[in-house]
Amino acid sequence: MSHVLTAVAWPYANGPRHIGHVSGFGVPSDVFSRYMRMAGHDVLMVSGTDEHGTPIQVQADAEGLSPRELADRYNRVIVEDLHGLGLSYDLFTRTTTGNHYQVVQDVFDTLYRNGYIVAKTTLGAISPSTGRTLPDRYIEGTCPICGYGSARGDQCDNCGNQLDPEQLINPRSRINGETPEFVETEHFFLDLPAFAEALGSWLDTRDGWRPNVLRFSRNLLDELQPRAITRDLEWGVPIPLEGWSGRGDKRIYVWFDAVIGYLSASIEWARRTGSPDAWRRWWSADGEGKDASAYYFMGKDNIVFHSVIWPAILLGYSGFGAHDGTPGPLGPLNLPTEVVSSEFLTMEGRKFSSSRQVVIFVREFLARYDADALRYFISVAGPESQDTDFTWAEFLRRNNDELVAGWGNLVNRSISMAAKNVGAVPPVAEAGLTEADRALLEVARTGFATVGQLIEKHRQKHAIGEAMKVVAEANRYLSEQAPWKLKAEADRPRMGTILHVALQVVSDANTLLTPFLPHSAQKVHELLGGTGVHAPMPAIEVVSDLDGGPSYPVLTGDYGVGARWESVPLEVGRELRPPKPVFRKLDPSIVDEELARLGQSA
RNA sequence: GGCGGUGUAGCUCAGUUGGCAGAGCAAGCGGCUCAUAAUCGCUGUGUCGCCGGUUCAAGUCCGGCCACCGCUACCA
Repeated sequence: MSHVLTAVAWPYANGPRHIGHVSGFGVPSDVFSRYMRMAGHDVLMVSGTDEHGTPIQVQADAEGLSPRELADRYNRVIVEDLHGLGLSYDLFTRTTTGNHYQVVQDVFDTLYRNGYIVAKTTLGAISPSTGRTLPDRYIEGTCPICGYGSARGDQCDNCGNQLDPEQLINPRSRINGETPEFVETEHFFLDLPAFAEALGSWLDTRDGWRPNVLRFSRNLLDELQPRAITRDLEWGVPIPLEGWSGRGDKRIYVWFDAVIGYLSASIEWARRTGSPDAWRRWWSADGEGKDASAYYFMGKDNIVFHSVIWPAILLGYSGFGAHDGTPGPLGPLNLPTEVVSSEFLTMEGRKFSSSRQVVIFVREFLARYDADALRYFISVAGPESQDTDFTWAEFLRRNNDELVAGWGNLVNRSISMAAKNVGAVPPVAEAGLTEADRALLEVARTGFATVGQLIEKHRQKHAIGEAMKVVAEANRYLSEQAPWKLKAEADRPRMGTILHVALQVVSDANTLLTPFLPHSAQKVHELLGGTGVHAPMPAIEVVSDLDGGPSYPVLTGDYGVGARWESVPLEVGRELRPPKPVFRKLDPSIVDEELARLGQSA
């Protein structure tokens, strides 16, 4: 047993999340965590909503709300969505807690003391009406190179050249159309070049990463520049330095604070459990967390923050880097073991786009379909190593022909037959097991090692495929053994043996599928006469801020209960009743209905 | 422009150290009837994007090209 941190990307609280989002960070991180717990590891799975930054400020302004009010709204929506999917966070919190502010400020302060954060004066665009930083991508104008009229401040989409916003002809704000002002402004920069060497040697020790993630990360090291980590904005964590903390117009940049959330959420979790130092078992590089591992799950757009910037922050905090230094109050901290990045899901061949309605939000999806139907699709056809396309026709097919017809039907036929003919889990007859019986049981038992290793290597598509192979073998076994032909009195012991074997394999396959399909796994467990919790579920709890702020909802749960990653012999004689179908077959008409809901613009 | 990815059976995709091209679905034929008309067996199909190179042997390595996609770090 070991300590495993599952660090899940923080969804940005400027709107509801769609199924593309959860296919990247959500379902894979939960499958991994559930499996690791079942295999006996001590897992801490944390995340929360990311609530600072310009986009939330801008959107709040547009809706006449305070940023906090907007964040409150979407924090709740996102918490409910993730709850609906059954994602087993030990703590899903948010970045607007007192605890988070303290940890962020400690990290900033320590990096500053160690010389990794330096102040510089730069020319930056601000909005004259608000005085806030206008990010490059919020500025558009005419490209000085090709004359394209809607070039963005950082790059021209037409000719592809990289630009500086002050080069644009007739620059204007995309927020309100006003002309941005370019002024000298003082900001703090993270000295990334000071970590280039340390990051390089760390990446050299990494193996098992998806090759594109590792290669991409290494390439980034060649061009490291100091990176601004503060903004002209009033929505964010205040800068904890004398002369700065009281200022209303400068804040820590959202990305700097968001990645620190992994640490602050772990600390918040520990404080809430009543042993405030418990987080050290996953984080302390020199103490009890020395042998822990940490897996970070996200979409590919977030790689740079997790494989370069966050490790740099951790190194600087721990006193490693070109300027050395001494660790902050929390002590030296563990770097990521692995950055597990997924690719993107597309929607009917197009990019997800909320504004163009090329989208299905998690909430909408869960209102019409089961969580496990989505979890199955994402697990079996998700963007694990390349972009993949979600189509409603494919969703229908995967659900009806694989999940329902393959697995659902195996559960149903096995339990129905046993319930009707025996009414209980039958014993193995005196004649014992045949070759075929043993072979099938062996396939199921071997599955635990195969599927488990694949999940540990983040090859979840392959893993669920192997689990479904066990299902296919069991269906074939039943067809070959044809227990329904053995109703004569003399044949009944053999029929009992076959059903016993089939039910045992259903139970084993159910365990193999539990990390992927926890909701239905619980139901199948109960159909087999099992009691108690098989697959634990998260709960939403409203908690008070530990440091005096307003209360908020978190996602948490007790995951110490539930099935282990092993074959459990079925208890002979346990009563069985005729089952109701666990999985819903979908009507083909849903394809046209859903397509009609999508926006038609390209 | 730079970096990265993808291009394999009608469809969706596997092919992790180079060794006679795979799975699922769809299609056709047959079996079974316990099961949500579910299931089981059998049957085909591929210039592995294009060109060239290394090798006894390349989908797999190297070079070039074409197409599509993503990122390009102040959108998160």
